[in-house]
Amino acid sequence: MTTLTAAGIEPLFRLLGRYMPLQEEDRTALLTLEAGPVCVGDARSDIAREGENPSVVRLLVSGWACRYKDLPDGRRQIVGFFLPGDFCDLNIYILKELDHSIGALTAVRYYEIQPQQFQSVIEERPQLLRALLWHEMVTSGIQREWLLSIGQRSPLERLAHLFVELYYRLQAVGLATGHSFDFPITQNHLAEANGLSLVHLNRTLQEMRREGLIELSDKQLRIGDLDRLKRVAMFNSNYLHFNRAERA
Amino acid sequence: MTTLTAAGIEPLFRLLGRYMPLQEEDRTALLTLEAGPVCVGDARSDIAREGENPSVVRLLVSGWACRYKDLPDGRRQIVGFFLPGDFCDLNIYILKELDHSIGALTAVRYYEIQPQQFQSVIEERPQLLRALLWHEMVTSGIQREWLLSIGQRSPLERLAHLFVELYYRLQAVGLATGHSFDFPITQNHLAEANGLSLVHLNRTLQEMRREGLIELSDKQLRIGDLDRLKRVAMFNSNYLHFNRAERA
DNA sequence: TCGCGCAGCTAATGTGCGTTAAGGCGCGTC
DNA sequence: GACGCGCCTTAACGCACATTAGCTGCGCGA
Repeated sequence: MTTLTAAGIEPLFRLLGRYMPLQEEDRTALLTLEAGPVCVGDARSDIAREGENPSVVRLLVSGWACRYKDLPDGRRQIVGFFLPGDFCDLNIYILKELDHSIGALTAVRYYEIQPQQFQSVIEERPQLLRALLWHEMVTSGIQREWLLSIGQRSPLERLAHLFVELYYRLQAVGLATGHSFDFPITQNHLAEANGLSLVHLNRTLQEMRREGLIELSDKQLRIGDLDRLKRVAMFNSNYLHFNRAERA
Repeated sequence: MTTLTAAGIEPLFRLLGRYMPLQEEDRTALLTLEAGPVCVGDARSDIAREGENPSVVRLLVSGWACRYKDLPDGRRQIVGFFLPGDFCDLNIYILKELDHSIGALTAVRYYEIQPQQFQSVIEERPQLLRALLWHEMVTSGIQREWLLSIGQRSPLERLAHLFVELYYRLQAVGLATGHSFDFPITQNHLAEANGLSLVHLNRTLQEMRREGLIELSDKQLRIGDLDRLKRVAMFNSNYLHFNRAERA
């Protein structure tokens, strides 16, 4: 067992810092968490399956993953994206069994941490417990916003909203500096996340391109006019609860 | 300020008991929570609005309420139902601002409890903190299941799924003993929860009646053949995490 | 008594979306 | 070099939905 590395927790530390002020001591406390060597996973591989009883908390270091649920006949819904810095399943701390699966969308690297490892860290730095709970609540809030999107927004509005959300989340962990950033997932993933058929998703993307709302090619997304995109999406960032250091 | 009443916390106590074994001491600890007099609200009134910073945790005693989100142009999505025994916003313990609204669907009665009231209770009975967190996680799991429903299930499957879910949840708090139970909300509410137009919701209900899946009239829902309804809905109860004392 | 709002229900119409099918490009592998 | 496969793209077709409209019945307040 080795402990985490400074580079490995950098996205996590940035993310938690968006929720509340953190001290240097918080960072060093996180660094004492013991984890095995970094795990790697291929795109399209499962990290965990519904029904399992995982004994480790996974911290995504690089690559994108998702939570998804599927039906017996094969229909599949992505219910959330994991970006670098996200814990994949903090809730195994409380619940006993996974009610959803976790899949890698790209090649991924992640740490596996034993739950009891958190014990001493959060006793020493109670702010960290608060930040982690905050993150869980935000995740829940994102799910609510997705319900609003899938239930009420049109496909174009829905996609626009998702792009803005991912832009803010990537920005929070330092993976989107300008208005152009890595966007490594496929149209199929976007379709599964938005409850659309692949064909219609593609149609909608074309329309967004025609309208000049986005450029998307070679796994790069470019948002020309963020304000316009937000207006189209009826985007209100309150649900992300980035209360501190709000940036445009 | 008076404390809660035994009758008032009965649904809550039953609910938490579905998650983990509770002692009589847990019940008495809950009874020491101070709350104002029972608040009452009319159907169609708002209990809290998005953007507010509520300073109280609300415990629903009777009636149904919902979480909802709306768009600037008036479109509205119900993202969850509150039944008696549910805390409406435990997460204000962590987050500062509501990212959704809470509305009464029927006449309701609820307690308002100051967050700091919980402090001594959970210090005395740590199991209760665990049970409350469990409940929050289950709520999040229900949202994921709704995403799967709205994204992938057909309107009929979706409605069937919702009916089964509500049946189990009502049963957990002692409000559904047989296969027939109070179902006080309107078709409009069902439409808003399922991302359907009112007209199409009505069509789908008619179809379910024709198929003999349910009977619904005079605010009473009757499920003739639960197993068949579950099969139609592709219902898997794992996401409710009622791990203890599973009943058919 | 009359109106008025709310809830349930149904019919007519059109379109937004899923489905099916097929072609292209780039990549890795035998 | 030929093949297969993942991914993106477009076209044709039809249906499952939303939209609009209008009916009934009931409870309630003026």
